[in-house]
Amino acid sequence: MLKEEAGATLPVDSIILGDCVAELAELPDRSVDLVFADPPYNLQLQKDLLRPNNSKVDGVDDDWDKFSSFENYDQFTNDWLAQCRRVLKDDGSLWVIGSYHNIFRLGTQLQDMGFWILNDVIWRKTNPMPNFRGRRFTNAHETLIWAAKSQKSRYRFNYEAMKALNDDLQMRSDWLMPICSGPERLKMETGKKAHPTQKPEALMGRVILASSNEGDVVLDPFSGSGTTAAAAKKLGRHYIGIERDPDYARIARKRLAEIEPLGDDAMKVMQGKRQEQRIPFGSLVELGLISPGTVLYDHRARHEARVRADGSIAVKGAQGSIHKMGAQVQGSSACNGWTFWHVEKEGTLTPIDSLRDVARRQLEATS
Amino acid sequence: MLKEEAGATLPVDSIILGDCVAELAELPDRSVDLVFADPPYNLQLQKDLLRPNNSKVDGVDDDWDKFSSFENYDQFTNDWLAQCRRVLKDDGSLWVIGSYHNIFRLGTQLQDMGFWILNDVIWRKTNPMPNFRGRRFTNAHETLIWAAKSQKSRYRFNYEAMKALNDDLQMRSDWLMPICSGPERLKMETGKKAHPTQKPEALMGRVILASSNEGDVVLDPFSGSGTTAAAAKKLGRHYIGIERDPDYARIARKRLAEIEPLGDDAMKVMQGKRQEQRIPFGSLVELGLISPGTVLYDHRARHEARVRADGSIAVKGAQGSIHKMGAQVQGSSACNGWTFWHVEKEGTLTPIDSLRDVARRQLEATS
DNA sequence: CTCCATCGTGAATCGTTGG
DNA sequence: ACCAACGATTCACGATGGA
Repeated sequence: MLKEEAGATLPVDSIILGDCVAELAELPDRSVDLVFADPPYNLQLQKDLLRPNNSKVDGVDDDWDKFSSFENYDQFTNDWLAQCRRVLKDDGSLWVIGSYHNIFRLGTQLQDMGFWILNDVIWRKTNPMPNFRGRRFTNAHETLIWAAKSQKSRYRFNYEAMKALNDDLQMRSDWLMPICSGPERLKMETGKKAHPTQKPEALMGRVILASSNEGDVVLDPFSGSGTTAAAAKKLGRHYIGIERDPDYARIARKRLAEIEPLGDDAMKVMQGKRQEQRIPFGSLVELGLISPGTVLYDHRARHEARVRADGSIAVKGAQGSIHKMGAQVQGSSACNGWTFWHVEKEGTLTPIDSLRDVARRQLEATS
Repeated sequence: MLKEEAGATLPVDSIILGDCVAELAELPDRSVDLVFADPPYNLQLQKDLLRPNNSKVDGVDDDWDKFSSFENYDQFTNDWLAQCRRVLKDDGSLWVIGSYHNIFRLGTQLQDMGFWILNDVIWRKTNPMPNFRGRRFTNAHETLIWAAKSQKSRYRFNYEAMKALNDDLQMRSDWLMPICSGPERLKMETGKKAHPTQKPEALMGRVILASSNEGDVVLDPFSGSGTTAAAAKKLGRHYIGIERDPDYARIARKRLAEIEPLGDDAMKVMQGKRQEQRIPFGSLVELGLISPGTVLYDHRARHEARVRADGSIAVKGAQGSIHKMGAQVQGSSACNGWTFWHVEKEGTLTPIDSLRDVARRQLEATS
């Protein structure tokens, strides 16, 4: 489909096969309402990573993610961002997604090019890959940056729609969503994943619903498996995807052919997860509800444990969680530490579970 | 207090009044274990960017003021980061915290200076300020970057302590914590808040607990109300704070004088196997905990091995270490023989790893 | 059919020590 | 410097298959 825009034609509702910088150059100035870009992350993986069971992690080792230096990556970023900026309408806005490997470089370049950052948004994964070697924190999120073309831009933000998606509370900058897996994950005939980094449609869906209107043109310069285009089509937006790899482009086109526009109601079935309310014992310590050094007792004060700064407890030289140590002193295999252990308050013993309610109220986040 | 470090003295456990770059220059090379920095967002920059801008809306070419402001901020960042890098021990690590206004510039500079990013960590606020005008998402988080001095650095990470804080699950990169308010928030005599951006002590507490050991030196070049120093003192670390504003420095010193370090037992955290004394398998045989000739099994008794007098084991004619043979029978390249091989005890299979604890205690008692 | 145990897998910058 | 050996380490889901 071709759409008339400021005298030039726009190849909307198509996946263009080609290098994004070259293909972007063919598009007219100020013709696109929204850009979503998921560029290569420049992961710089050093060697194979084994799981504890010695199986190999199928990491991203594709050629398209190889850059020889930060300088090289910055040049690449500058090239495609400059083109995106040119084709973006003055009141349009742009999203990029990345991890700590590349997101700081993307953000810096956006600012240097005159983009006006509106929010950084955190995609919190419900089911990230663990850190197998126990050397860092679980890398459980990715970062999106939402930016207007300039400070004076009258960008679109569908505040009420976002609020409605969040039980009538303002949508926050942290979004909780599962990674793309199960039936949504596109597979080859062999059963292998079709694309190494396919994003969940719910993520793009929220982005598109938040920052564009029906009939707008959404551009994705790194289209990949076509998730942005798919979400756009479902939500009644026009899409332009650019993809260098013929296989990915073919997969995306096939995917798009099977999609019916659904309207904004589609979001209701794509929704993110409701905030979970797990309260670890460590939070009670950090919140100051229990000080390190406090003595815990079982309900008849036959056993004693001492709370430590990391939320572990110590019993006669042994150490562990409230659950493990509760089980150990009883000689049983499992124990609910929340009901087993008590603190002394005004002469009586109270289960630490009662403090958890206090913690829950203090930690009530509205995402 | 002065601490001798590589021939120069380190003014530990004090808040230094002065400009951070100048004062950092006085500290010796490679003398600090951990840096935590909460740099200003640069109000100058904010002011410039908010100034009405009469350049054309579609300026791919940047407004000069804007560019020079970012440049100024980058120069400032470079100055203090370079000093921090110099005083940081080779195996130390550094944290910075910021928002989307400055965090991308901080991250880019860290990478350009050779720091090796370990994680970006999201502080999710339970009680953020709402977006009053409904033009953006509620800015509900801040970003921390944790970086080692170099890729080769053997940085500290108290994995087990972090796991303990999170109810025996790996600590993730998203941390949920309230902002600093209530009694923790320092007030002036007038009741006004003493510092505009006082961070919660729980946040610094987790940072310090995660990436330093007792007795380490923690440096905060933008000390402010002294939260980093307070958390460090409480957790038995030495602190050095640098603060330019005499009022803030005074408040921080007063605050620190009232803080008592936690007791020795309360300060202890979970120790992992990595910290424990190494016991070769041969010691178990020598100590008589396993007799030569004992049969070892994998956990489902699919493989058998026989222990030999020299601490090697034999499987079907082949022989070698518990690790080598474990790998061999599984057809994998590596194996932890301690958890792979089991002995039969009262009808059940127990990992030989449990015997290692016994050996460790026996060897400790006799040494 | 259900239920349960097992297995596979996801954008990952994922060792240390002694010879 | 390099190399070999030691040995530490995983969470949430979906798919699969046997009982």
